[in-house]
Amino acid sequence: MEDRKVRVRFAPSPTGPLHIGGVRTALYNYLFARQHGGDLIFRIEDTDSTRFVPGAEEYIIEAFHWLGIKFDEGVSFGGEHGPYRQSERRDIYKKYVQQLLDAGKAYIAFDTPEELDAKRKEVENFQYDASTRNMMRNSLTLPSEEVERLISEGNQYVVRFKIEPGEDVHVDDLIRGDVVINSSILDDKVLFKSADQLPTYHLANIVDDHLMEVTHVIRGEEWLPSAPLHVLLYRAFGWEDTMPRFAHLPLLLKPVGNGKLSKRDGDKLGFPVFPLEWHDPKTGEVSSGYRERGYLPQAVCNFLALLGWNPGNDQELMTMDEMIRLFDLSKCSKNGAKFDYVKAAWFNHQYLLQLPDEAWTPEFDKILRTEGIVSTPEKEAEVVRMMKLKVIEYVDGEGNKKKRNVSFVSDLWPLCKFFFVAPSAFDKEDKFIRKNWREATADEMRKFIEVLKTIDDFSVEGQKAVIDPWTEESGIRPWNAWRICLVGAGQGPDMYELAAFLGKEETLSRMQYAIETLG
RNA sequence: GGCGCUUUCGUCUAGCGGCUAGGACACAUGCCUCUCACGCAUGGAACACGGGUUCGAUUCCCGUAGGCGCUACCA
Repeated sequence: MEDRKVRVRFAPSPTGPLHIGGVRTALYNYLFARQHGGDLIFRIEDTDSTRFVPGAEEYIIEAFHWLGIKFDEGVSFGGEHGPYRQSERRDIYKKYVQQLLDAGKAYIAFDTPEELDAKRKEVENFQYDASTRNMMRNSLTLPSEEVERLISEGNQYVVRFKIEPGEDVHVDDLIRGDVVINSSILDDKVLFKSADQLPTYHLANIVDDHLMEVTHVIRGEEWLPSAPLHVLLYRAFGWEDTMPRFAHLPLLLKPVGNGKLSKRDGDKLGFPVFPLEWHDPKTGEVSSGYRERGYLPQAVCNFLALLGWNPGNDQELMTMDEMIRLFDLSKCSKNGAKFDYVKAAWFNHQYLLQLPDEAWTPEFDKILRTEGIVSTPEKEAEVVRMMKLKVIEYVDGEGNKKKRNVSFVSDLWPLCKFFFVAPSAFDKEDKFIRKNWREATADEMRKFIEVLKTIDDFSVEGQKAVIDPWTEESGIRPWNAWRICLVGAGQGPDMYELAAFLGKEETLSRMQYAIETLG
């Protein structure tokens, strides 16, 4: 058992875009598999035919590709244990359901959903289990000829797991330790539906994990209550000796208020809850994605990894390789983590600053194109260089304007517009302009223009050689007013650099315009 | 309601019987400076509550309260 090769899986349902919590679960599985030199399997759990959403499967695959989470086998990746789409494994499940039926560990039930609903209304806290199954219409209460007849007449039925009551079932969880649940509180779970000839999650999950030789099940905490059921299922099949180890991860919670993270929270607070942008095929609704928002995949992985796990020291910035080396299920926290999207932005900021200039350029190029700016690669590279460490963004907070670091390349345009477009209007109420454009300023700028006109070499060095002595001599400190002329506000790079970028002609023309407009 | 999981600064967390309870995000202040930012420095800020166990509990046990999850012919 201990010498089995580590094999883990991520098995989403194709019911929509991949939730960010699912991404974290997949990431942990990936880190775990890599660390142990094992395999990561990608399985599609599409046993609920009514909830299938076209495009979801492709979306999920693309999302992992973007994130850099690689699978070793599974849907679209190949492998020896296929098929990896549960809807294509009907015959396999049927065989195992029959095995349980033959062993008397499961039974056939004919109660319709309507009958069950009625029962639930009639009896408070009704549960289909050892205490009630004798009152229901199933193969335990009906004569076998009657059962045969109902089936042959085409009546729909389900197969239920026959749970023996009164036993303490232990789940040895890698994160939570020994978890005990008494089998009496478990209901006789539906394992198979005749309507679509498909199993439910519980049965398919156990059969597939066994057949695919999965050694560790790392999944969300929402599965913890049904883990004892799964243990019982392994036992019923006689697979207890190769039963995977379980690890139930804490959930991702809303940033504010109570409850688990949902798509609504993202809409309300303005952050994505999906890795990629998603276009709902039914409603046409578009949900934003981390990729489109300007996040770097490494930043997303790094941030997500730390939501529920940490290496036990103060290190927060980690490459994927470092995370693979340091990851440890026993260091995962047990309680749910509120999703801190502000810190997510900080992570992205960190990765953005580390990024070489060339990597910024394609993104930046896109912005310029949408703004209709015609430029040259050299000029763009120059702007990226100047902007990289100097970007800020003013976003609307609740009520007041609030300053924030730029964390996304896509937010850059309002902050670097002046490189390409001359200021056309000046906000006289602006604090910076009020403070730095006084009565004497226009005259000073006129004098400054005369000085600039004498400069032939308009490079940074060339400007300094002339301007520095002049400021010394005249006592005029032109920079802030000059900034108003060229930028229109109190932001931007070093003035000499900016002037050099714009060139002598453009610099002088902007100054002329500002003097005329501001007076 | 029942069952299970969980509880350290506003948030993510370190801590695995004895610590001035550490870090990061956010916030505030200062420094740097031709602006904004970056960077650097400093600061405020937490062991849910009540019982035990112990020489000693943030740490172990039991309650209470709060939070979360499950309770489908969904996963």
